[in-house]
Amino acid sequence: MDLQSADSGIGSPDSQRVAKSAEGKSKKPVENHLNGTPNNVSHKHSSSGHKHHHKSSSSDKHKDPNRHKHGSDKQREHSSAEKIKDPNRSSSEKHSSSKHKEHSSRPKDPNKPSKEHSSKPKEGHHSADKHKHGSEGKQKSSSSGDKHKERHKDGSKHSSDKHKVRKEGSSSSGKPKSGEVRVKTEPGVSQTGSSPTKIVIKKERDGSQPTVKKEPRAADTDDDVPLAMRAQGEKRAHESDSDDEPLAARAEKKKIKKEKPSAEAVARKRKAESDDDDDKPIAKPKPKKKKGKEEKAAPEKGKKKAKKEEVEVWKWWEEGPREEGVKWRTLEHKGPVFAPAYEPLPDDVQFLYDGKVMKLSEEAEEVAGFFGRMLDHDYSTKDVFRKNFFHDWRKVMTPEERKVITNLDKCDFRQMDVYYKEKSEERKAMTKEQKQEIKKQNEAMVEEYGFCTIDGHKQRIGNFKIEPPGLFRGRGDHPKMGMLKKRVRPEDVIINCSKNSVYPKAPPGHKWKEVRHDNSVTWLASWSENIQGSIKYVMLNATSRLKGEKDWMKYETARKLHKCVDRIRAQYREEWKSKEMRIRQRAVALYTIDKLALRAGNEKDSDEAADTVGCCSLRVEHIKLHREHEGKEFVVEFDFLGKDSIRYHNFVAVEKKVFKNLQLFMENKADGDDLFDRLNTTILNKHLQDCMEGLTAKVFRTYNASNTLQQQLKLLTNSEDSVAAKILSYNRANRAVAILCNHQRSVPKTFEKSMSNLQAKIDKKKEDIKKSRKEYKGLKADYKHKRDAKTAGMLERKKKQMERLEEQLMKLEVQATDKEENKEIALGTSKLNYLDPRISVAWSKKWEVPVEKIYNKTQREKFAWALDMADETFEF
DNA sequence: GCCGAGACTTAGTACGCTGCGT
DNA sequence: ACGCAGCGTACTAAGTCTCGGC
Repeated sequence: MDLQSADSGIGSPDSQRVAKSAEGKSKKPVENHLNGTPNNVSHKHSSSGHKHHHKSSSSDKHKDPNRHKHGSDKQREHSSAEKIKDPNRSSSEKHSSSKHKEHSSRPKDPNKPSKEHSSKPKEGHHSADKHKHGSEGKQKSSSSGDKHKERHKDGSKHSSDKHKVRKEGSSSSGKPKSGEVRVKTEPGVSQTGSSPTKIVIKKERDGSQPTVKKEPRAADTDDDVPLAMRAQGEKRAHESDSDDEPLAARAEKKKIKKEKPSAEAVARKRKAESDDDDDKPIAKPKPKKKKGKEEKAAPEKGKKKAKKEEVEVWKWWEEGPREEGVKWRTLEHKGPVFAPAYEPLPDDVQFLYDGKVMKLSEEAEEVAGFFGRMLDHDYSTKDVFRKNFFHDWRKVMTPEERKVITNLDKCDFRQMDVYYKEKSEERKAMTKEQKQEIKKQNEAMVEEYGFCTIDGHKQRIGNFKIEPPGLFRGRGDHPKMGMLKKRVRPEDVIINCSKNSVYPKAPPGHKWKEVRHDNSVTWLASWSENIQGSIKYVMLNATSRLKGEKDWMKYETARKLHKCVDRIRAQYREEWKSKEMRIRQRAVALYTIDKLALRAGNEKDSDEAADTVGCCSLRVEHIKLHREHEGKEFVVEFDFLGKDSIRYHNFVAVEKKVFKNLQLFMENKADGDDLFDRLNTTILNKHLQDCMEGLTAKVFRTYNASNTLQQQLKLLTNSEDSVAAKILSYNRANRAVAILCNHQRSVPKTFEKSMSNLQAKIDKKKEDIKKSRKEYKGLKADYKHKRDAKTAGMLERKKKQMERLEEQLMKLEVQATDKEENKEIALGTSKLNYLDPRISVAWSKKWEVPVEKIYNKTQREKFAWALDMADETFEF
């Protein structure tokens, strides 16, 4: 089989990807140089184009009575068909197909108890469609109470649930609802095949591949055929030995061996790092605190600041593991800092309503100001934003104001806008002394509130300032954009600290909501936010032990996956042939998570947030199957909005079995239906947990990112290269990861300009070189005649100069390349969150590239543990 | 066993600061 | 000294995943 190909391929995006934000302007293709292949195919996708793909938005469906019909008919058909196919499905499962309420046309599984009935009809006032399914009607109500999602016993989603989850009005899929999606630019491009790693996809050799259409249930029939497992027993098998049994054979030859090395690795690791992998840090807390004073790496520049660098470094990573579940033993801090009180506008800054001056109450004025200062932002023109703002604004008005102000269009906030702009200008125009003064005050505030003492160590707090009030700026097509984010008062805040510490004092005249002493959590203060009703926390900075340790463990888990990933891959490949739909779906989903580094994709309520998806929540309209695309067979086109409404658009050549399975999953489904209707993140993660302790979907992202970096560094680094060239290689390796993870940024506003500046510099440098060369030649000729020492000296100097210029030119060119390639790729996210810093540290040591070139000061502080423990031999 | 709440990580952007070139 | 590009930081939204209560 194609085990090998699979293995080799995984982890590297062998695909064409066009990544862009929904709103997108077109991005330039990013080339993946890793393997020297242009990775991108330029695909321009305008947001509108994108939208077209998804014709039917969930909202449409909801609204269209026919859809229901359609759904039910389908359901019927589908069910019967499905029964044949998948006897194991429960009736409840049939609903799963559609998260939408109306289509619950999933096949039923006679063996499973139907849950439909259990679903509660909520909110009778919902539209008829929602109720269509009667009892199972799921209403998406925004109220939490209504949000039950129905789940199958096995946890899979009920169609209804999902339905509900998605908001009616929301656009389905990646199509950003009107306008809002993301401010990023368009599609980049993607690339084909450019994955850093080469992927060899083996095609099935069975020769005749029935066309998709022809092959009814291809999966069931052909691939599936006689799978070793019997439906019944299967489950158990999975649970118990799950992977192992069936895979045993395969595993044996391939991986088992691996376990061995892992042992040794473990040993090594243990030695080097105090924690072992398989273990959870349980041991007793060893209060051995070692304090080391260390001088931080000398800053490249500003040596004068060296003294500042001399900080006490607590090498927490040298301490033994601590008690599980206990995050701290003592914790003391001064509490959070609240946003400054509102300063009313001066009298000459007026608000006009319908052309007439109107003096607003303080509260209404403050909120009006929030809007006023956003006047030149896109947000202020969006209907949803305006509507939400106006609604919330009216809530804070006095009854009189409310009576008068009934139309946002008649409101004139321009004076406020001007006023705040002036203030901002003033701030910028302050004298150096004034700025110094402010800086000093800020530093004093950080000194006082920005640190806490935890287990006897002073540690920096990440966000000690409570978020100020303002208008909510959700990303993408967020239904709540523009809502008023209320001012947080001490009475809303819960403080967490040691019982016997000096408690933080609430501001005069106020008191805390609560002071608790919970050492099973890491936060120092929390409050609940009024927009989504979620909790916000004050937590430690990334340089702290609490964060650092967790980060380290994250990479250890990923390394552990590294050791058993072959086995897991072999297993899911085998499962593509399973008789059970849920197993196949799980296996295909896992494949995409592994190969494409997709996020898990929890369900979300579209009333509450933008309609974005991840792997498990993909819907039919998010993929297109191309039997052949640009010379490749079995290409799947992914096009959806992911986290932060960043568009993911990628053409991926997959194995035939995957392709066939996807066809099967899409059968009898319509846009808006779940692609993986028998799967959700809970099910997936439960399965992963069985495969490896501590394994969850996101570990694959970490693993594939780090692994890709390591491979690319090996591939790209050239020992003869200059430091600058090596750094370029590093950045390219980093970039390969960013592309894999789809980390985008909008093109910097000044990009074109700075690029042309750089180009001008390059041109000038070339000019200089030319000139210098000419002079050199002249001198040389001169020297031939004269043969005197003076000319010889000049000649020598000129030669040096030429060399210097050439080197400078080279640097500039490298810089330009790097910049261009990085135009719309954000390297920071992967560097900070996905790449095991020890890989970078080892690389920098091995190639003698100063680590400062790779990590800035903050990053070095965050990764102090890695800087300290990794040497050039570190292997991920 | 399900579900929501809670906790924590991951994410892109706005903006201020720094340092370089002029 | 000034202006500006680029970097770094602050900010906070949006994910993932766990856990506890019903």
